[in-house]
Amino acid sequence: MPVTLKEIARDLGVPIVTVSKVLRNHEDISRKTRDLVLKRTRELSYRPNLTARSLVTGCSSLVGLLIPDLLHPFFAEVARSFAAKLREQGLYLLICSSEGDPELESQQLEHLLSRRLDAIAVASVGADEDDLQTVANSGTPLVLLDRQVPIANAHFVGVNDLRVGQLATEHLISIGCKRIAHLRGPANAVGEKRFEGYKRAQERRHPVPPRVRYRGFRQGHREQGFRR
Amino acid sequence: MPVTLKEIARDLGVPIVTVSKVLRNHEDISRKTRDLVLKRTRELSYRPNLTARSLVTGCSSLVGLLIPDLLHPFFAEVARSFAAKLREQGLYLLICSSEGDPELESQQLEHLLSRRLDAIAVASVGADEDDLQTVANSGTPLVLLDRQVPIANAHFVGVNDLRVGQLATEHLISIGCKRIAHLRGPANAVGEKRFEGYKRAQERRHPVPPRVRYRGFRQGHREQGFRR
DNA sequence: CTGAAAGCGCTTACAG
DNA sequence: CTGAAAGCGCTTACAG
Repeated sequence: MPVTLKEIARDLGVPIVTVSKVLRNHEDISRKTRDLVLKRTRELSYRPNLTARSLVTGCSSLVGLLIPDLLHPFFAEVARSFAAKLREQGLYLLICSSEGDPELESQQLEHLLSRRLDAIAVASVGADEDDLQTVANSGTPLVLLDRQVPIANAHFVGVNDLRVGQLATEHLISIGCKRIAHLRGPANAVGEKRFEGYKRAQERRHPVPPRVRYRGFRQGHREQGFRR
Repeated sequence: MPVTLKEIARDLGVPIVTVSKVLRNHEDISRKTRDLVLKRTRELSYRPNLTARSLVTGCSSLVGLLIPDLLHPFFAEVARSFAAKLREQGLYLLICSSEGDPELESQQLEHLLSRRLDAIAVASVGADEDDLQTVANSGTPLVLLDRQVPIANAHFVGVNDLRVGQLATEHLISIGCKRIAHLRGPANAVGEKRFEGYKRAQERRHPVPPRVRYRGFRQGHREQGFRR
């Protein structure tokens, strides 16, 4: 149903490749041919078939993003700014939510791999490390967001949680707080690092105060996987 | 880099089409060949190239969703449940956010069209009606979410706002409220309909009480476009 | 049940 | 500057 290069080429009596070149702003086309082609593509409101283009170029202009929950403001914010940055490069986001379900997460990663995406980003998930390694091995660039996992060949973008804990504690010290407690969430790397920062700041005080530490969530908490 | 049907076929000395059939559970393949193929695809952890499949079948298994803002809980909720329903059918969501920018919105729709999606859903946007009509004309099924616009050939899923206004008002009446006001948002169809419902419920009372109506947002409010 | 042929819509070399 | 050829990885008919 949609218009193809072939039809435009036939209409104009030129080879397909010429039309293709015009549309990708190739230099080596005469001004006359160029104008003719552009006119016709406009008349028919031609839209290149990105699927076909992907197949031959090997680039889908699509980046996968796997997050545990779209409704969680943190991940929604990540998705939003990620999409905005990618858009500047002509890339689009294929967002998958795992709903916190490890089984689903594996499936989604398999699916993303089948789509031959330009890259796959995985945000802070209780993702199976083998699954992540599979992605990294597939040749599709893998970016880990927020939660660092030891995967060969993966990139990482996240928060310096140690620094965060330290800054927060130093702030409290600077405004005159004396007895400072560390109230934390589940037992994951995020909490560990922030606690490290808390300790570091506390240990610089004279005399060093006792550590006070509370845990907000049980370790086995259902939502542990995607609470920061 | 990734494994292809061709390689598997070559390894096994069978034609490509046989491998393809096995993977799609075609009946007319001998048990022996079938097992051989499955074994080899597993060994190589073959993943079908969905781009290639899309090109030939004409189905991308991808549905576009255009929303004004991912961070708005209403649209995040829409995206989430939509994705969940689609997943049951083996469909995936390509989410685009227009950031409330009409220009960007046009571009995104053009892009979605180029991807030859199986369907495009547009949620409650100040979308240009011409753009929407373009989508509808393209042959890609169009679904309007939440906000109804008179587009030929478009489907619509949304809230019965008149009924909502009526139900809310009737509830207040039933618990004994006497003087009931209608406090509303911007001057769009949603508010109008709810006000209709409010009126309808009020007019059934004896004696009919006076209407009391407040507007929460100025008509020209920046966010009018995507506040319900 | 097996297999050779054609084609999806495009792009990448490479020859004139 | 123009154009014929090959191919991306797969599936759909259709002949044996």
